[in-house]
Amino acid sequence: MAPRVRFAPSPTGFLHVGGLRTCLFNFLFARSLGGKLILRFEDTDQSRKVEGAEENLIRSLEWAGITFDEGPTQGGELGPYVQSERLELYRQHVDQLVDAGHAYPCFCSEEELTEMREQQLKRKQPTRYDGRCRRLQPGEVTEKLDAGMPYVVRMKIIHSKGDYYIDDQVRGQVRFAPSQIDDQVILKTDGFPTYHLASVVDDHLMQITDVIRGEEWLPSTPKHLQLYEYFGWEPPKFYHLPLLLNPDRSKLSKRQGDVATEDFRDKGYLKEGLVNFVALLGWNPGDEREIFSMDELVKEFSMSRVGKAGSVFDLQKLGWMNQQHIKLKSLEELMELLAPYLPEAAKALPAEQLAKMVEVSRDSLVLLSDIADRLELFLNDQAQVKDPALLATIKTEESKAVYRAFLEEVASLEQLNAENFGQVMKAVQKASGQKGKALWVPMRLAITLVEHGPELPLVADIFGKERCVHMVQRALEAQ
RNA sequence: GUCCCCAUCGUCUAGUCGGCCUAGGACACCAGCCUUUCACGUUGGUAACAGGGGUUCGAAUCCCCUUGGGGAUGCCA
Repeated sequence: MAPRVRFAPSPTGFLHVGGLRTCLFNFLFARSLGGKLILRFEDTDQSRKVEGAEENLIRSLEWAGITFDEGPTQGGELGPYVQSERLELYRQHVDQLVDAGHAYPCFCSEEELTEMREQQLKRKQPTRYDGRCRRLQPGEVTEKLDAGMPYVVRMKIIHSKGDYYIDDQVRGQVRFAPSQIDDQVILKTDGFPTYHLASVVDDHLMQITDVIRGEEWLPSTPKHLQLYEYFGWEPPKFYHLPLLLNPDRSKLSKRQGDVATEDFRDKGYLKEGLVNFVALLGWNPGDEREIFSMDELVKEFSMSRVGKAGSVFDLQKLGWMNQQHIKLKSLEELMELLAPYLPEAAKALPAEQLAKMVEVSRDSLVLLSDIADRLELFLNDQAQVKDPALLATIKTEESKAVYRAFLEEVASLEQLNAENFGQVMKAVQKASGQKGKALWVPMRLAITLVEHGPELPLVADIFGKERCVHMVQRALEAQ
């Protein structure tokens, strides 16, 4: 049977790159096996709802190249795909559990629960609900209910049947003692379900076969399994993915840098770079290849090659990977991608001229946004060399000899281009007596005003004779 | 506090039935080469099986303990 998997974020803001990775694994799993990927919004927490978050999530996912078969925008047979639109469904299932004696109303106040937790901590006991409302007499319950007392519904954890086992597809068998598992709240005072109930009900109703999610869910999986059992449903397979980590190895979070997919996009990362990078966090193809397109990932991906240890999100390597993907782009594609990052002065240039500048600069781009810096030397001929050391280099007698020789040599030339620049430099070497660094560095500084840049002949070609002469003249006159 | 997960170079990782591992690749770093220049490219180098016990002819690989890190412990997801 073709698998059905889902990505179920809560719309509380942006798409976290950890979420992107989880979603990507679901996507690759589904696509590689000819299955379906479903998008579902888990908006059961009213207080955390953020305006526009759903649209934002969808936009980021779309940007990354992840497509869904069913979801809020594409619809599907088993919708609605937004949990706040499924309240009645959850209510029914909670009632069913209560009627069967698998769940019970709990009237404990927040203060009561806090007090209980503190006591348990003090006694070095596990902090979990002690089940006081579980022991309420039926009469007491109806009395409180009739009095309109606010309540939640908790599921029962079974303590008499031994340990709970889960068969995690990436970690193997994991065991939990019932004494450690809480009688989890499944329906809140406001009538909304909690994640635990809603995700189990939806996963079943939406016929999810494989649940691929972050490792933070591992400890609550026994509760989910118990719910499946209470309902008499067959549970899906569970895969708990290792976490993405900050450089200090804590769970990847804001505070220590960007974590929003859109931030990476805005900063000039290619979707191909980001996707390739997160795909390799916790998964590898088994050989030494590292650069993959989305199609290649689909072809190569396998859950059996997913690891168990968390991975640090290393910006340095992400940058390198992004650079590799930039290199893979054709000049036409790159020009289009670069458009948002172009300075005004560049946009004003003839397209052909601009394309030439990009062509000679592109290999050093780590981020698309680096283009502004790389183009600087072409756009700003009024700039001044500020670094004292570089300025000193320009002013030496040796450099001036180079400049004089260059001007003399070029004077008789019709034009200066990439082809004849080498000959000119050879002649300049002879006339000035300078060679190697002593020859090229002063020339580079004079013409581009900076010490790093594309090959000088290529720059000179783009500038043309007139501008080169002008710049060298300026350097010669520098005080 | 309690429970669970994890543990190979600084980082991402290969190592999937223990021998082919004097532990391989990549990023980063360093050096050489290339280009009469920086960069690009290229070649090479530094660098790891957390520690201790077992099991075995043989362990990075299996078991136990210790240590370290992380996660969960919410009427958040």
